Amino acid sequence: MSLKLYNSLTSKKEIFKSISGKKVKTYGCGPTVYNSPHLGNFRTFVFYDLLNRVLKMNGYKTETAVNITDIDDKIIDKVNEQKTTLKEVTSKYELSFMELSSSLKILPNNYNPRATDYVNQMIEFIQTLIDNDLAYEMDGNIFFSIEKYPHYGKFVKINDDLEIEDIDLSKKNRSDFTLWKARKEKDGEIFWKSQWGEGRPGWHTECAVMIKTLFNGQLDIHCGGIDLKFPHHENESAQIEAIQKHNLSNYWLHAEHLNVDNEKMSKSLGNFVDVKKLIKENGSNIVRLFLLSAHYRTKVSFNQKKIDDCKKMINKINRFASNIIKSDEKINLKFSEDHNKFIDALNDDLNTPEALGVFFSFVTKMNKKIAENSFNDSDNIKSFIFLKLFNSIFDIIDLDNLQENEIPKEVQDLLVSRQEARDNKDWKLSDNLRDKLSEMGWIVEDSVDGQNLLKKK
RNA sequence: GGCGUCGUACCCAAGUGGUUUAAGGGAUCGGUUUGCAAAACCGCUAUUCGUCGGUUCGAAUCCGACCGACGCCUCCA
Repeated sequence: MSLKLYNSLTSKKEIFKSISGKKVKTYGCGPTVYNSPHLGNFRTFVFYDLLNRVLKMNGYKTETAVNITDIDDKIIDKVNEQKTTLKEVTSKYELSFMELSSSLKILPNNYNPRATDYVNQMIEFIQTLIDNDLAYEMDGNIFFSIEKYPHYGKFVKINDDLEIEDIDLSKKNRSDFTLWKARKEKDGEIFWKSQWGEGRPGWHTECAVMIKTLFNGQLDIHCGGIDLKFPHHENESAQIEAIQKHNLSNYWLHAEHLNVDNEKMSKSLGNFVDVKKLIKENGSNIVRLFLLSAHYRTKVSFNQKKIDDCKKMINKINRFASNIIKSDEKINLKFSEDHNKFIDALNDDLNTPEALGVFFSFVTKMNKKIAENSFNDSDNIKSFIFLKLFNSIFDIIDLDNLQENEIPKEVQDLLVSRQEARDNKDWKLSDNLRDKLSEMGWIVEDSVDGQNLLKKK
């Protein structure tokens, strides 16, 4: 099955066609670095990573960018509040974003452009818009004029019956948006010089110009959180498509929100979950699985019960994986029907819950064979391939250490003693030794074949 | 007010016209196995998909109304 993606431009699933062969260019709107990103933010960032991984699975060579918004009102507020510098604030939270991304196993992007590194290009770009009569100046601010751009409204139906009630006289049209903001007193030292005076670029222009510079204004896929669809993405594409002949992006993908108690998780509501803390308490694999266990276009509520459920799921996978012997990867890399079902699910608009279902059905099928003692070499290879395939997307199990080959001497000795106790039917000693091993971080289970040792994860 | 998304078992969550008398995970209960425990396996748990109508040979899936939740329209992943 070929890759299908839900395109916000058409509100339909479409077969993905790249602009040039096996190369795909993607851009995702990244964090505004005035604070550490919360779990809701990371739902979106993990979604970008999912897309990247699924594209790779389909043999595409991806060129990805996730920007760092380091010019923004909230950052300026923080700078004033803490009486510090812009760089001081932004570098701190940029680092936090990068560290958390990496601990959640988000594959590195090709670019993480910072708005501050593209201000000259932004000024140039805004001037081009003015020269083409698409933008106008008012009190040192530059606005994009939507009247001059007939295609405005690709994401949202615009109702134009409200202009009478609009008292804001600082711009011509209610929907005109800022390309350049004139310097205000509270901006302090945060400003850039331009032909229109001191000021700074507007958010929509930042993204547009970074895409223009890095990708020549042409993307295969543009992603973002659902809240950015309008007006951010509308404005971003309007200004750039007003002066270039081709689309800014052929596909636009939007991730739904993470809710807490039925409300959007946000910093302003104060209901956000601290990712760092959550990872520390549960491990990054569980957090990753939680974020991937619902489809990216559905609303998800956060609660501890779901995290606990994910923990159990991972335990189940790890237990299964501990039965699998690593195979030579070069032989027999053929996918069977089970593998293909998994791939098909992901190719159907990144349907991770369905893919998980396929994977767990396979696990149960193989566990049954193991229980019945009919699990053979071919099943092992199949399982190993599936684990590898599964991990290439979900990335939540440690495949390099399928078997614990380094068992400490102390643990080995205890196992020997326990076996002796068991041979003597000394159940009390056997149980004591089991408790002792448990305290040391090892789970021992008895089966017909003897003791099985598992390291606690 | 305008635009949009969603409502599936005890909880989570796929499915969006017939292969589904609804995947998968968690939970409960019962069973197999076991000295015990754990794990694993098997079985039970939605004749039903917010409600009411309509279209159709056939609908959870399409259409309409209503109820409920959420989001965007101002910064926001």
